[in-house]
Amino acid sequence: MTKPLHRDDPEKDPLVGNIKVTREDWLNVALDTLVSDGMEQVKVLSLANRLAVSRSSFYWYFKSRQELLDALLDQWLATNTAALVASTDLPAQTITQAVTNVFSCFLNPQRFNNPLDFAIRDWARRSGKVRRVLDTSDTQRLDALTTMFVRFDYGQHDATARARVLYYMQIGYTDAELHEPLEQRLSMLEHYLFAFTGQKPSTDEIAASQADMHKIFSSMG
Amino acid sequence: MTKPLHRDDPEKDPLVGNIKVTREDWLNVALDTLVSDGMEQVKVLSLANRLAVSRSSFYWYFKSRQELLDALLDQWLATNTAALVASTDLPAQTITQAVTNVFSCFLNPQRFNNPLDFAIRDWARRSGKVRRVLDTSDTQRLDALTTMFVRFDYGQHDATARARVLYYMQIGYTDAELHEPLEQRLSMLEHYLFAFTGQKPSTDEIAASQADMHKIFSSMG
DNA sequence: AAACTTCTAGACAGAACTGTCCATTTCTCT
DNA sequence: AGAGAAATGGACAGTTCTGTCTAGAAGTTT
Repeated sequence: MTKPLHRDDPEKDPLVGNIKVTREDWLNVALDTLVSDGMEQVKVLSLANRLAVSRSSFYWYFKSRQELLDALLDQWLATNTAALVASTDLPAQTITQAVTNVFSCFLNPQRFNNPLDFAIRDWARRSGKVRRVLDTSDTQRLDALTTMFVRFDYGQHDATARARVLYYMQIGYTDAELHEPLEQRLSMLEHYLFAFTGQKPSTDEIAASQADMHKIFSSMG
Repeated sequence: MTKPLHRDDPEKDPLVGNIKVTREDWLNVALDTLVSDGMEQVKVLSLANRLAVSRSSFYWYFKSRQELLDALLDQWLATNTAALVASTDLPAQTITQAVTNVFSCFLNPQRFNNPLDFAIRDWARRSGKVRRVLDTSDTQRLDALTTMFVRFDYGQHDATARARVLYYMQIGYTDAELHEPLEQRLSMLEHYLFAFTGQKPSTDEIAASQADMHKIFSSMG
């Protein structure tokens, strides 16, 4: 699991009384399980085991398993879409630079949580409610990308098509989990940029874009 | 479920003896469940209920649930990838026409089963074995698409980039389940083709491409 | 220190699932 | 007709999950 449990986090107030975990701890472990194993594997028993806490204590914090799942959906709703939309609005001189900004967002796990996005997509295939929430988000994201292309003087239809190609390509790429080395991926960048924008990127732009990607990856380790 | 049970299918020999269902029936219902509800929902009990047959009879045809799941994976392996690879090899005068051929394949449920592909992708996120099988298929598909672009004189890198944009875009598009009206989708075709090929399609090519799509949809209802 | 609040553990009931065993049905072969 | 083969059904054991109920532990308030 990524975040430390509350009881292990020196930043937070120490737990007093008979308290072993917090509601937030349950949520963190649940989110981690959702991402790695899918929504169906988010089980009260497994979470309790991972927290080394009795299963029945869960029901102090949540009415039911369903309430936990709803909370997870809310958490997703408040993060990924906002980050992506923000990235389409970042200052950029050229469309190539703007597209690079969006790339950076997708590549940076601290801004856009790709595995979580897929866990939600899986889930949406089995729940009408989640499907509707996801559809709304997809529409927001595509609208933001379309607006970005329009800002750089693409026609409405062309902008819509390019927004979709960019967005869906990103989903598909991540979905296929192609684990290619960074260097190889960077060497393809020029061609991706051309395919997305329809304009040959300048040498400067390619270099700047590659530097951007490099920065993200070196800051991760 | 799509296919009728053996006992309800007038095409097939009537079942003799004490037989109510065949191994194929179990597989069909399982595949249908896999597609609509995901691999975790493929349960012997549910399948038996849908077949209106005792659960224990399952174990006459399959050693275990795992054997059934393995069979489902094999079935997928023998269909989707083959159809897509074949579509990249269809005769075409121009790259636009070739890309249209690939589009047609993806759009035609009788050639490429999209929901099944996603069910497999979901599954691959939870099983290393399935992940490896899927990776092999993805590589085969991308190689075939790259070869197609190379055949139309794209450079190796450019061809690889365009193969990926086309393939991943298709995955992402289907994943997002954007249910737009056919007419609207066809009106975007021109822009998609341009984004994918980097070349403006001629009016004739657009018309031919649209006619192709129309044919597929009208043959479905 | 007694009462109260907040959280946790363990026991229980009930549901759903997998896999095994064996008796039974129905057709085929001799 | 009787033996054998090909499925099927029902009972059983074992596991894993959800959710409830209640007693108890560890602080806080009065």
